[in-house]
Amino acid sequence: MSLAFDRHDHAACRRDALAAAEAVCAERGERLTPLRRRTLEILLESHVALGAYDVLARLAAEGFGSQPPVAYRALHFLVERGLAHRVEGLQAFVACARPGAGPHEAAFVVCRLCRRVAEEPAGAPPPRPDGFAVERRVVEAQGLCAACRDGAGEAP
Amino acid sequence: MSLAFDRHDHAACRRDALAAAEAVCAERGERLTPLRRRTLEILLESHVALGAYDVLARLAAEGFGSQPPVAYRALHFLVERGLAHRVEGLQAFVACARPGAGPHEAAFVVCRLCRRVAEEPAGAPPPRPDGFAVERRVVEAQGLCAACRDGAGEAP
DNA sequence: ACGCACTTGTTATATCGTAACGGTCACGCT
DNA sequence: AGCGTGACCGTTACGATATAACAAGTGCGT
Ligand SMILES: [Zn+2]
Ligand SMILES: [Zn+2]
Ligand SMILES: [Zn+2]
Ligand SMILES: [Zn+2]
Repeated sequence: MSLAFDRHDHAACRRDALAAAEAVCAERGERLTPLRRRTLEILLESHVALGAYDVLARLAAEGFGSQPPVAYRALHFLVERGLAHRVEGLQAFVACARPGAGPHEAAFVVCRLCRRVAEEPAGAPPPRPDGFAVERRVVEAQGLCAACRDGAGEAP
Repeated sequence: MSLAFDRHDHAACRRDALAAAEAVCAERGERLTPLRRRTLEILLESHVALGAYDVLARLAAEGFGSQPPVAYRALHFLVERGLAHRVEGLQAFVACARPGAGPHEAAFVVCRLCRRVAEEPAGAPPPRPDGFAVERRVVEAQGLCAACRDGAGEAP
């Protein structure tokens, strides 16, 4: 079952993710400030990946700063703590769908049309190093979700 | 053995890749024009990933056009035919290290310092939700190569 | 010669991301 | 109270990556 493309209790997604965020920050003595919390809430509205400038526009409309670093800083904060992920293939950000795991890697299934992103537990450890120190993995499958193949670009 | 990080006969890399490019184009009735060929040769100078603007600067210095579409079009041509790959994690391009395979997917091991890229055969297909039509996979491992861990940023 | 597909070039603009600096506020210390 | 200090947030300014739209040249079959 992949949250992004199946019916599910999304209110629970939001609730759990926010609770996990509070927990992660508390545990590490860091602050989930209003800006950071609101940024996470915006990402959590759906499983659709948002560009940094989309997030920024939302933040600015709510009285936060209107310049790029405002959004990027909050997004980086979330990404570093595993509360959100950057989807390289879209140059966009999604809320983490498996909160409470601490910083972690994951594989993503990404619809290039509706930009919904399903997060799967990171697959098999990809390529073999050889004296190579792997720091980060990017595993993404891009394509069309069932809804976008049928109805051509459903609302997420 | 991964070409990018081990000693090897790189002249053979270049030679084979160019021969493969000729073959692929001939077979498909397409033209490996001077611009496209030179673009491939530039990528083939090493296993280092180059940004589109790096390639563009090289092309411009040799009398080709100096505007971004010149480089992007040639790069897209090569990527679509599997003669080069885009490394998402770097937003950059490398020549394909396994020419003669036709268009294909691959996994990459990428040094974030020297930007060398080793191409491995694509790993196991990642999991996907029901009804999802995968069109493209991105599998990359980023980190530091042996040389960059020791000597801090060797020349590629 | 003519039409046509393709290639290359241009201008202009969109999109994504960061460096650098200043202001504010909370907190701990003297 | 007065004073660092550090985290956070805001700004300006810029850099890097990518595409849209259009014009002009090339090669080729008819
Ligand atoms: Zn959900
Ligand atoms: Zn979709
Ligand atoms: Zn080589
Ligand atoms: Zn390296």
